[in-house]
Amino acid sequence: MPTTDFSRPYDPSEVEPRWRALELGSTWYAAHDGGDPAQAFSIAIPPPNVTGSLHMGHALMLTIQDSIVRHARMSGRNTLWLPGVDHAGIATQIVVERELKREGVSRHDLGREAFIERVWEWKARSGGRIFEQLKVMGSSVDWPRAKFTMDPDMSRAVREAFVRLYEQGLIYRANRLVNWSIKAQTVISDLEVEREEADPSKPNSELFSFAYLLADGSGEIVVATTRPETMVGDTAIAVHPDDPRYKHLIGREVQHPFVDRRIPIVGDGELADPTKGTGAVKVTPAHDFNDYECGKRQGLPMINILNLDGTLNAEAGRFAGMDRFVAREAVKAALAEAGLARGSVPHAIPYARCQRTHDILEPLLLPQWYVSMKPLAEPAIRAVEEGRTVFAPEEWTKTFMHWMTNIQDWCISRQLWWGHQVPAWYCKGCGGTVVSREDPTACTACGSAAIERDPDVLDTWFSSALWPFATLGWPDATPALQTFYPTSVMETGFDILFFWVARMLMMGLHFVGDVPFRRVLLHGMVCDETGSKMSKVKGNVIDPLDLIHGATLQEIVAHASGSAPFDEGLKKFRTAYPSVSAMAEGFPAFGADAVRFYLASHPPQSRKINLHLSRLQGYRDFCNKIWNATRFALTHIGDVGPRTQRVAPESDAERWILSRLAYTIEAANRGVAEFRLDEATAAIYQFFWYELCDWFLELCKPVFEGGDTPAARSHRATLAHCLESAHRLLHPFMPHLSSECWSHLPENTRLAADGTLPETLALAPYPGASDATRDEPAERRIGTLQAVIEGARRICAELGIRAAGAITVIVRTADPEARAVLEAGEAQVLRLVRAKELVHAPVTDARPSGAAFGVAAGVEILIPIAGHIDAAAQSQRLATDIAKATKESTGLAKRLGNADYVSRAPADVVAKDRARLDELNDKVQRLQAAVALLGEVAG
RNA sequence: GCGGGCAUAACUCAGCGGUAGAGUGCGUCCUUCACACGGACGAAGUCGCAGGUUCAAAUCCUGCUGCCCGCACCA
Repeated sequence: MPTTDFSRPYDPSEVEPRWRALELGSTWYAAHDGGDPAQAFSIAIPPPNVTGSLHMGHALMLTIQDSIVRHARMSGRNTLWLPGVDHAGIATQIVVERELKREGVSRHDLGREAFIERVWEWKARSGGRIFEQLKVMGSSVDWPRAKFTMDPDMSRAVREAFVRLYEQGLIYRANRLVNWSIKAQTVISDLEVEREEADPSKPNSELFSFAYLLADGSGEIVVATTRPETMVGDTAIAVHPDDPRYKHLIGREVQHPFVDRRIPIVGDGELADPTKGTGAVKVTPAHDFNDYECGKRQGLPMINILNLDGTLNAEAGRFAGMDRFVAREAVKAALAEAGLARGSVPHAIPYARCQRTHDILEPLLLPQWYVSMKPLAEPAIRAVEEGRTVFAPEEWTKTFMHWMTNIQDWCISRQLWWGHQVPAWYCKGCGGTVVSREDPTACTACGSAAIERDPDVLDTWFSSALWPFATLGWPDATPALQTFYPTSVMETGFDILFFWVARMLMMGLHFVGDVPFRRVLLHGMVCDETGSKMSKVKGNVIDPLDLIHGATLQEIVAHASGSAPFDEGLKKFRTAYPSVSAMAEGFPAFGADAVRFYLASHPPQSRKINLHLSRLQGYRDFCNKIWNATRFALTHIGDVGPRTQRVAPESDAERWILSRLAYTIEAANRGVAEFRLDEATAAIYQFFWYELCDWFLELCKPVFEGGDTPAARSHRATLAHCLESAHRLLHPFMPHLSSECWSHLPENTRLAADGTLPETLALAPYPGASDATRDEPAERRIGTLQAVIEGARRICAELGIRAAGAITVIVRTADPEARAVLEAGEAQVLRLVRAKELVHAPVTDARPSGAAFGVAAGVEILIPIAGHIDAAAQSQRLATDIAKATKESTGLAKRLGNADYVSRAPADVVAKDRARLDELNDKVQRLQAAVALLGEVAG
């Protein structure tokens, strides 16, 4: 058993690493293949990039998943949380190329094979970082099953999937216009295109107009463009067929000024918009998506003018060899020189950029591999319609459906070296294509040995789409696949709903014949305090490890804004986190548990989680509270008997706390089941702090001080049980702290129902209905006790009565139950009000003058303070109380006076109102009597 | 342009038919023997605006206003 000096305050940096080490040396989180699949529970982790390091988004995802997973495990499910990383094609290649650049070589100097070897080397060296960081969060994954998308078995699955889809005609190669990233030197899919917002008030470009001369010299036609350099690839000018300005020109030709080409004027109602520009538009089918469609409609030639490096090719004539942006200026100058320029105006356009490199994409005509999506989408749509996969929050269903029904074919080939190489070979002999599970040595069609493999690799998302089943051994029908597929839950950020979730769903249905997951939980994005997305540019990035371990201001700012100067970074940081004024010393070590509890406390429908450090601090305080309450309780519960021998609770206080526990258990289980971790954590927080600590512990104190009585023994057993249950409730959210505290509890309290001692809290049963029962009468009686204590405290606070331990509290009530409660709880009342004596007086007695007065739960509370009473203050607070009660009772009376209400509203609602009205009237009457008495004294 | 979401206390957010809740913050008090990363008490909200449905609306419906996010946006 771990030991510690149990010092205060709670120090997560001492406890958490110790538990991490214990977990890693254990087999606690090992799932077993086989058994009843209905008892299995599994989540496939969304694999982070090997290149990545932990960010707040990961922390959120790990928190949610681990909480759900630990809850399932404690609930007796055969639980698998399978970890892994993906190879992140572009990102990884960029990282390694950057490293090579520092050594003065390029990947082309190295050659493909050596480069790939180099990436593996890099992966062996730095690829494990993200796993280490996962461990810091307390993630209870099954480490021996960890997968990497480039592992041999995973690669085999990818190849199998590709070949099958090809054989089924669902993968094909086509020469189409694609998005080319010059910086990344690869094609990307349409989903990876990032569109800048075009703000007309902030032009980011210019609209340049120039004239084409009609070939017969009879005039000119003016077109406008934001990309003048593309005019060397123009193969038509389109006008609207109904446009009176140009109608007559359709069918005629213009002479290209720079290349030897005549181009036609065509009528195209889809492309040309008479209200835009001059109404005439140049058509460059090989370099613009709209023009491409027009080109296909009109049967225009498609002339590629670009090299892959962004320079213009031979088709560009005198502009050949120039970079696209250099050529743009050159073309403009040349047009001006030729007298064809017709002016320019500032213009705002939505640049299409590469999501990863952010360079402006070039539409380019290139042969690529595609997956035909429509046939795959249909079963997925049906699965969601039929509820075989359910989204949470459910609003995402609509978004999902909208995208799925308008789905486009997926371009899956990438011009990279790092990744799964396309298993296609082209025959130089017959021109055929061989797609094969095994590397072929000859063309299957003509037998020629002159075959060459397609150099491209597959989109990383293609392998990710196979993740939930490939990680379980597919294409083999392994025991793991049979036990854990379909997985129970897919939990990830809503931003990759299309990239990943939709594609997994389609592939799972297609290859395994069932959905890959039963439920999908989509979480939001962690933002800074002001709601801005975290980015180094904004200087508002917070490294979760800094929150967990603590960090100096220098470290925080360095992580927030990268390489920016400290002062500048600090300024940005303070802007992003305005409430953090006392940040001069940096972050304290909040600990992983506090970070987790904080992240879990947000409802899933929040699209943004604004990082509020003060709230995080509140949860660190909560950790400290748990620690100290446990420490204190342990001094009293050291010798409790086994839970199975626990006698029935002796007092209302015990029945009350057990009832509250029962309610909390219900709320916690419901919260997890419904993916409302915010409700589960709130219920546990409420129970532990306000009910267990503020009330029950305090109610216990006078009992414990009375020596080893039967009452004390009973209270000790109840306290032990509640505390032990509370740690079990807490465990999915705060694994380290709860495990540590639980390990210190007496063995007897930790025994499972069958009498055995669980090896650790993570393997103990999650609290359920058998752990505590609701007790409404006890709740009502303790409610009375609390109301009287609070009423007395309020009188003292408001009248400034400070005589600690010296006051007498007189209570008067005609209600026998209330009287019994107060008699039984006398010691508690005295302690919690800090009074020296509690006197029960008959309601029929004349009220003593010179006593502070209040009414709570139908009980009159009198605190005699003759000679010290501040008549003005007393009278004022009585007046306030009367006003408050009268206002409420007037409203109630009015409503009860409404015949429609009384006849139509449910009887219990009306009865409740009547009772409340009676209580209020009674209260007002008593308060008024007190005012009268005050008047007598004053007069 | 199409679709979706959000507007509740100073801040961050719950509640989604029975006359407002939490955390933080704020004010007053407390060196009470688990915890000042604590305790007690308190102040604080026309629940975006305007209509409608209902005995009853922050909660359901319609419209408006203001933010946010997808998709499509070409010269």
